[in-house]
Amino acid sequence: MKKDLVKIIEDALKTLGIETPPHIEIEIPQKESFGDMATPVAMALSAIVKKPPRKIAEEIINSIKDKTVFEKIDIAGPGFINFTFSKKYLYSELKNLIQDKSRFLRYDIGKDKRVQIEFVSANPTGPLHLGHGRGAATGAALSNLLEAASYKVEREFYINDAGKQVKLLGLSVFARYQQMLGIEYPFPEEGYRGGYIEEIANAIMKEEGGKYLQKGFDEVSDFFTDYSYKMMLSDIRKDLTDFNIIFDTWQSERELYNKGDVEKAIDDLKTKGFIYEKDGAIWFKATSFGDDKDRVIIKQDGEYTYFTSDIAYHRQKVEKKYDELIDIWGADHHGYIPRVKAVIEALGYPKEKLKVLLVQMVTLLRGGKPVQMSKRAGEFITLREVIDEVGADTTKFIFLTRRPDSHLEFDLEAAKAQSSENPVFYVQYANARINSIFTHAKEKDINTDNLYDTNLGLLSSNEELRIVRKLLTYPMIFEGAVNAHEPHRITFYLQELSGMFHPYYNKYRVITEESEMSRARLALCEAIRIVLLDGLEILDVNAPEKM
RNA sequence: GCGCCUGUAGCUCAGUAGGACAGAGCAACUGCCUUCUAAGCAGUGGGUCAGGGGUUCGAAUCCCUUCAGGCGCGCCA
Repeated sequence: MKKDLVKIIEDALKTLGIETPPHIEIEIPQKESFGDMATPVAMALSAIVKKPPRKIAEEIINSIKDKTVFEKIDIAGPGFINFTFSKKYLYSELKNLIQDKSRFLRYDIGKDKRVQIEFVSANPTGPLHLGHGRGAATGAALSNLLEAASYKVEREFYINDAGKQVKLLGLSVFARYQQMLGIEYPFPEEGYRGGYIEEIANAIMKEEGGKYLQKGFDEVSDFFTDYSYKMMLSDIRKDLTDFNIIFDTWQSERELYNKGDVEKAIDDLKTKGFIYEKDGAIWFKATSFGDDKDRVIIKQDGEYTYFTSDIAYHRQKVEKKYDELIDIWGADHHGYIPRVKAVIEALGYPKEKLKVLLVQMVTLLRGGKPVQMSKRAGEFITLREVIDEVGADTTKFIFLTRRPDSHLEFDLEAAKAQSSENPVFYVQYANARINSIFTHAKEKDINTDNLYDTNLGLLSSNEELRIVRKLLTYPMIFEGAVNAHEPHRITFYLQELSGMFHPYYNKYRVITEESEMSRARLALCEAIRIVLLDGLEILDVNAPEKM
């Protein structure tokens, strides 16, 4: 629909001899009385052509050769051109939608470009919390969205299984283990204190018994560390699976060390001249690429920093020939962006190659009061607990009805209390009702095949035409969401579409004695279902047939 | 002190590359189930878009500034 219109306007401008602007803006007017689509292009051109906007608008309209797809074209306000499509055009577009949804629903925006999206990447030192859930929902939806727009998407989870934190996890488990055997082993100051530490210690006890009693941690640290983080990681995988989030690749940080990638990365930067020594440490010259400080990559004690393996990690990403790299991080890591981008530039790639999408913090509330969470004391609500309490679909939908950069207040009580009036159910319910209509149609022996081949012209009520128009704007919403990397636009659209279906359902009966009318309305329902299912699939939200 | 994000209806949030009288859901109040699922529908009220300047034909949207909240400024990860 939009493509057709853009073409028409371009042609008109060509006839007028006006140079076509790079982006012809088409918008869906807020008011339905302003027509189906509008363009402010005449106003934008006013300064260039040096004519009043309304005059230009008039000329554009006069230069449109074929006006049959329009019912009317108006000039409004300061110089908007408002287009109202003819019913005939709307019906033919609706028919296309039902007949060939795969072609109609979306544009080939990605053109098979390769994109890697890295998200969640939680340290395997504890269970996933709500913030990870938000990153997971956002990353999965963005991946699906881009994939639907014919990008080749790879979803990656980066496992921080090297370094101090996992070792500390191992030590925490070791300490609990010793304590369980009655030894007064000092618990590490910064250790992990959650209940899951005991669970791991228990698991070890069950499998290995007390054979590590009285051993020094140094002797058994590899065993405890590996056992602990692997168990954590498998919990994380399970949580993600239950949250319906799938990853294509799991990249291990250890592997980067073991394969020598970290050293290679350092050598590479050294050759390029961005490495130097100072105060007994080795530094990367991040300031040469806009970071405020140079960054240590090998400490005085000879250990690498977290950043060092991240250099290797991003080097590997950049060299894998993706057309686009997207990292989804919690907003608390925003200060980290300049140094990673500095690495990319230092390696000789444009820093635009990497896009970092920040997902803002989630505040967990219960009945309007903040839930105290202290990582230190091991008191925090996990993603699993939230899913168990309010459901995966509801949780995801709440995440996806917000912009990623808005701070999110997640109220457990509200999410639960609203469960019967929650927006996600509203959308799912629309789909369930449509399924129910189709079941009913079968009982009445109404043919539900080839619904595109019906007299769609019978869909002439205001409600029906509004729905048709809404359906036809879906590709535009989709395109906007893809380009902006904003899956939440789909969420809002689905709510609006459902908000048109339910009143319609209430006012009109689809299955009646008039079989031709019944089939026309079934066709409309089918179109709504197609779009709802498409949107829900992108959001990774289930669409139950019955509710 | 510096940097990033946010401030829109009582609450939670949208507002599409500045555009047409500011939107939705919840909550509140009033009605609607012998007819395809009432997790639904119909109706009512509710806003100096944090404050102040500026740019523009036009600003919730861009710039400056003040205030408020969150987050970050390690040889931690």
